Amino acid sequence: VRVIYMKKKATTIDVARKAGVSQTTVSRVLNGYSHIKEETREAVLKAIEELEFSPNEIARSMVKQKTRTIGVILGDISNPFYAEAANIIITNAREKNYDVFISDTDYCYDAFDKNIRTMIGNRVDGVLIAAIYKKESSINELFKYKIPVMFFNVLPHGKEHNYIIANNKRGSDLAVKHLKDLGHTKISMLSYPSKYPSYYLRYQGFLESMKKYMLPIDEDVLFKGGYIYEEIYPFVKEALKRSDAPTCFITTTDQQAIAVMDSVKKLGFNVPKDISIVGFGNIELSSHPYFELTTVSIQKKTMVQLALEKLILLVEDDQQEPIQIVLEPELIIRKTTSTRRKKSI
Amino acid sequence: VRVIYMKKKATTIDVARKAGVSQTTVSRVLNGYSHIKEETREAVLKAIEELEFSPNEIARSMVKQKTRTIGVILGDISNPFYAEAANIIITNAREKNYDVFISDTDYCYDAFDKNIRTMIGNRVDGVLIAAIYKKESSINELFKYKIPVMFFNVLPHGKEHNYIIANNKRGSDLAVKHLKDLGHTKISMLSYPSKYPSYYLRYQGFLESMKKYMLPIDEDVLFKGGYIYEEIYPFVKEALKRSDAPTCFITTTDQQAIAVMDSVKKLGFNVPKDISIVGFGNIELSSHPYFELTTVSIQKKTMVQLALEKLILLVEDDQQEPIQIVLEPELIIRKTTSTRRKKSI
DNA sequence: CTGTTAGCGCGTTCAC
DNA sequence: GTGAACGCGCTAACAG
Repeated sequence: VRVIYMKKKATTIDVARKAGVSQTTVSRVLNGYSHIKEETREAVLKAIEELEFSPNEIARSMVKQKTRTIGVILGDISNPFYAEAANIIITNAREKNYDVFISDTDYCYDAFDKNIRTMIGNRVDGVLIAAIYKKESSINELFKYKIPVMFFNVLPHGKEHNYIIANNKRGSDLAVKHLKDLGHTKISMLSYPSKYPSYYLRYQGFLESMKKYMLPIDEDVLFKGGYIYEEIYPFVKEALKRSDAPTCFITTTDQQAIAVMDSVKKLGFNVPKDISIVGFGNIELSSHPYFELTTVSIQKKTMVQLALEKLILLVEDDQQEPIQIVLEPELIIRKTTSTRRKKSI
Repeated sequence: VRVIYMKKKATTIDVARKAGVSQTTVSRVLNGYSHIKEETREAVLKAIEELEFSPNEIARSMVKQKTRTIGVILGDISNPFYAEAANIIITNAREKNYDVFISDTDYCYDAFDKNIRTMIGNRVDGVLIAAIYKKESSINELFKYKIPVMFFNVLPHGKEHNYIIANNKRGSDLAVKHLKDLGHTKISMLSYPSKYPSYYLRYQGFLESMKKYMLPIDEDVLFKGGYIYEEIYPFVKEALKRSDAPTCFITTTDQQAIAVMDSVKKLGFNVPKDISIVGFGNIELSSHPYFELTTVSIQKKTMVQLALEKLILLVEDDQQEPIQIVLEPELIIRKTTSTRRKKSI
């Protein structure tokens, strides 16, 4: 194959020369300016075609001082929650003619910090954030530069932020009430309070609801950890060995619920006949025929779509009231919960 | 909260004025140029700090004619394969100081086309592609603009492309050989030839290996479809009803394998005692304690890392030979395969 | 070691 | 309707 040295990318000036007009006119055609004689417009269009001209968005961004790019900061894009969020954002942004600049922090503060700086450097028009860290200093950088920021799924400390989150406490309440209504009284909770503020709220909500319904909170069947099978199995085993074993489990995430289900089955119990399980999050996997998990949905799709939509509003109209939305969760009843069995296990 | 009108973002000129030097000097400090008097450097650094200056990457890209941005085109970022790929790319690119511009096509040609144009418009330095479509015209646009392109996991038609793919046929061979060595002779294949070229090759590889090992290919237990449980269950049911029922299944994707496993178990058989199953892809889920799937790994991580690395090479050194790498797959033996049981089912 | 000058490619006055 | 001139913020010659 011969190496063909291609001409450099054509510019508006090249197009102008070819069409025999000024560069300004080319720009006007490109931007759909109306008062142009039909024949000059056609000449310009023809030259654009022939030169394979593609407008340089970099230059355009520079002069317009707008990039039509939204930055998105996620925890870890290989986590299904964030991946689905990314998908929704990319699709919706494309419709509104915005580009999306995604970065994941891999739960590491340095990366988070670097991402923020990259976004500032690249002059994104706005930033969507779904992962925050204790040291939030670099978020302040965004505010310094007056870049609109919208949080979703996480609630930062300051009260003047824009955010869309789920009512996590209410979600736990739905789960507890559902189990109570099915006749369960001994409920085990798998919490994960240290991971994110939202997880902490699920835990808090659980405690509050248990009190509200006057159900006993048994510290011995309260798990505080992660979602790794190797941690969860021993906990479940111990819990079910007890004379006053729980008849059901509430978890902080669907991943935990799946691990619980696996453990329960491995220990020879039937779900939901012997043991009921309620997850939290309604990840895609939870509806898999293998699991059919009863779980609390946090309306992820609505949340993400709304977050993008509102951010674009902030970007395009700077004078806006802070946007603060709390979405109500919903209980998705599938096949892992049933009425409490009579005899204890 | 009072509305504070912030000064506009500082530029190198503002920094220069504040530090009492020329704008060029500021630029030199920014770029780590060496021959600068220590005290002027410090003065500049101080001014940068005080003005909260952040270099405008847009302007920098414009003059350097490089964006240090790699475009990535994926099928659907909420698919775990692509999500994991995205994660690897973002992480590795960050180390090399490149930004990543991700777009997913949602398997839709128009979106693919639009993504390519966006990438060209934004003047990415190179493009990584893991999803292609029959009408590839827009890929040619990239070539016109001399933008280096690296394919991974998919093999486009032209022979002069750069690509890194897995040896899919060899993967099927590993699966067939493994089952043959365990004593199986009646093997059912769940293919999905129409989806991607790589899936077609897995199917082809299966046929070739069966011939090579002189095993009978039974068209009646050859599934050609998707990975939806509702399609797979009836197939498995029919297959296992037969007098000469297969004793094992090979699938094109792990998702299919999981659906098969579920079906087999629902039909009252034990995996792997009664029926063996081999997946393809080694997605994260396949190692889940619930599944423990024996599967063919296509070395995704190596593939993705190498793709990025080689693309950056192409970007930074234009004169390069085409890069064409075929990775050898590996059989991951977990818990869904065992020796063929004696009595037929 | 540092400053001057000239663009990078485009949109935007302001004239005509 | 159209064009000339300017500037967005920065790097890259070329002087000194």
